Formats: sequence, C-alpha cells, structure tokens
Amino acid sequence: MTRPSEITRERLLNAAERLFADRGYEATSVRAIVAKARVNQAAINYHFAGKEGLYREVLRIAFRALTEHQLGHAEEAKAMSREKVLGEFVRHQLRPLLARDDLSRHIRIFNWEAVRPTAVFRKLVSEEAVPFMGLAIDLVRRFMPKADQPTLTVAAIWLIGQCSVFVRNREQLAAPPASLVLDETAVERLAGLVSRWAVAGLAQPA
Amino acid sequence: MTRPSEITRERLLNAAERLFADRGYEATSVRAIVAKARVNQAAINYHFAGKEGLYREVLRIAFRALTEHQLGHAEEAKAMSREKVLGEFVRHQLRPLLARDDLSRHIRIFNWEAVRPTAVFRKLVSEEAVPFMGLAIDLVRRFMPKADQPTLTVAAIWLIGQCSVFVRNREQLAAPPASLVLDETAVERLAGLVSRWAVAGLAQPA
DNA sequence: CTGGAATTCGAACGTTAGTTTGAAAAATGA
DNA sequence: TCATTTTTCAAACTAACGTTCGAATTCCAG
Repeated sequence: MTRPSEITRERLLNAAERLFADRGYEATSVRAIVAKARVNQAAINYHFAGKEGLYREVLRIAFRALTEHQLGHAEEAKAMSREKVLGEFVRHQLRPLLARDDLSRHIRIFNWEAVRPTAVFRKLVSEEAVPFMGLAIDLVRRFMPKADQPTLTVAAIWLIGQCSVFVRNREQLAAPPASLVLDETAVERLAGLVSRWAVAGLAQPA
Repeated sequence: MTRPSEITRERLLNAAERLFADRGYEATSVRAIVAKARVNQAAINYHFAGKEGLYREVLRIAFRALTEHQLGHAEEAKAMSREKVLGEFVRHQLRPLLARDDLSRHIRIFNWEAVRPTAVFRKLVSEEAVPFMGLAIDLVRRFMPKADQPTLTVAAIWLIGQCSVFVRNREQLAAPPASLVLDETAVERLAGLVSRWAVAGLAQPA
C-alpha cells in the first residue's frame, strides 16, 4: 500500500463528529456528512467500509481525547488537596456548558450512547473505560478511605452525575421553568456550589 | 361525530409508547408501530394526523403520569420530616432501575428528549413542568431556607441529577468496569447512600 | 332496516436512506 | 515517462421511510 491521501479521511472524521454530536448516529445521513466534508458520496464506504465504520472511528477518537485529558492530570492531582482536586474535576465536567468545542462534542456523542448504546460503543467502553473509572474512584476514596469497593464505585458514578445532569439537560434548563443563565460567571458559581455539595456528601461521617 | 372506536387509538398509543421508549422518535418507524399494535398502516395518520401527532400524545400521557404521581404525594409530604421526604423522592426516582413498567418507559422517553429535544417536547415542558419544579424547589428549600431563588433552582436540578445518572446509564453501569448489580437490595442500599449524600450536601452550613 | 358518517384496509405515492458500480482521474514507484 | 495502484467521481441500485388515496367495511342514529 502506497502513501494514501489523508485529506478526505480527515475531512470526513471532522464533519461526522460534528453531525453525530448534534443529531446522533441514526439521524445523521451519509449524504449530510459528505456534503459537510465536501467529498464524494462514496468516500465513506471507500475509506471506512460504511457508515458504521466511520462512527466507530469517531467514537474511538472522542474516547481517547476525553480520557487522555482526564488522565493527563492524574499525577499532579496527587499533590493537591482532595477538595481542590474535586473542584477541578467538577469544573472540568461543567466546561461543556460554556464552549462548543471538541470536549463538548465528545460528551454530546456519549450522551446519545447513554440512551441507547450501540454495540460498537459497548465494546469500546468495556475495553477502555477502566483507567478513567479508576481515576474517579481514587478521588472519592480520599473522602471515604474506609468504604468498600462497591460503595466506592457507586460514589464515583454519583460524583460524575453531579455535573452531567446540568450538561446533559443544558438546553432544557435554559428554558422555563428553570430558566438558568449559563454565562461564564454563572457556570463558575455553579461549579462552586456543586463542589461544596459533593464534598459535603462524600466527606460526611459514615 | 358519532361514538368512535377507541380500540385502535389505544393500541397505537400503547405500542408507540414502548417503541419510542426503546428506540427514540426518529428510529421508530410507523410500520413498526402499526405492526406491534396490529392495526392498519394508515391508522396513525387517520387518528393522530401523522407520526408527530402520535408522539405528541404519547409525550402528554407520559408527562401527566409522571408529574401526577409526584404531585399526588405533595400534601402528605408536608407533614413528614425533610429527610424522610427526600428519601422517598430518591427512592421513587430510582425505581426505574428495577422495574420495566410504565414509569420506566416514561423516563426513557424523556431521556431521549434530553439529548436532542423536539419542538413538541419543549413546548410541553415549558407549559407543564412548572408545578413539578416547584415541588422539587419546595423540598430543597427545607434544607436551605435562606438561599435565593437561583440557588434553589440549581439545588433542585442537582437533587434530580443525583438519581438520574444511575437511571440513565443503567445499562452501561451493569457492564464492566463498573459492574453494578441492580437487584432489589442493591437498589435499596443505593437509595440509602444517595439520600444521605444529598442530605449532607443540601444541609451543610452555607 | 337503512342511509350517511366513521373507520379500516391494501396499494401506491414520492423521498430519502446506505451502498454498489465502473469508469475517470490522480498519485506512486520503477 | 510509463505501468500500476490508489483515489475520486457521478450515477444508479435496492430498501425503507412517512404519507396519501379511494374503495370496502363497520358503525350508529333515525
């Protein structure tokens, strides 16, 4: 195999990521992707052996980017106070409320998967989610050192959920009756509130 | 208008609710609904003026059922301790983890809407969610009587999110790496944990 | 009964879906 | 440069989608 032209591949991945994040896998058509990527209709089948193959590749990229970002700060976190680490964790989780960047797109793709997981996603998570869960468990363990493993697992998921409810329902929360304003200062204040509540919950006497 | 035959309507609503809950609006085909309901292909258009009209009706029914259940206990809740009310609230929210009943289906339909809200859903929520939000705000107010309205709103959403992360990700949490067991005793224990954490978070000194 | 409205039915409509095809074009290594 | 491979392209394919249609049937008040 000679050196292939990667431009088409890259354009497809970029366009597909945005469309999958916005509309989910099913509602995104191959024609919409190739139009946005400005490549030929048959390009997806040629480069990814079909729509599903393209989606698998997008999922892989999103997952790697997300966990790498989290795991990248694992070392320096050990030197910080547990409250500080938790605050950073919460702030990072709430970031998609503000920006419509890569991180936000990746999380939105996973939101779709939370409703009805695809087979390819299930496989990906079971293979690659272990280190990320380990990170969250290490964090909550600093608040409840005597808890057993199942409780720590539940606590880690619970912590993640503190933020995801705001991220996931962002659109509805901005509308009545909640009418949340989600500018920079509001998100900062929100991060502070959630952090304090989470700390109080985790740090309580057993 | 003479007395119409309601059987077809009822069968359509029942079949559609199940399919919408399982696959979401887009991925559910009209042909799948009429096959499950064992009625004619054209029945949806005749009775509901199209797929969207049927979905609107399903949403209305689900929303009414969900909020009526919550609002039905509003009166007796006033006489209970705030911790007891919150415990009941959490337990009720976690119920879909166990049973695949009406409640579970309704929540799954709303989960789909959380990812990409349809216009009809947005309208429904903005019109009918006010009393439910008021209920949750009343509950958290008993823990933070001095908080202002925006903080109460955030706290109410936060409380709802304590449970929804488990409900929404039920399928993934049962698989590795979390590997949560979700039988009756486990859910009961989970409800206890979440309740205590939520109480600790809300009741902390400002 | 019976006549008119309500409802059901099977077939077809026009569109869009994902994929396949084979020729044209571009890129590559000798 | 040239022979070969890799990549692009426009067009067409089959299948499924939501909806429409007119005839057939069922229902019910008079």
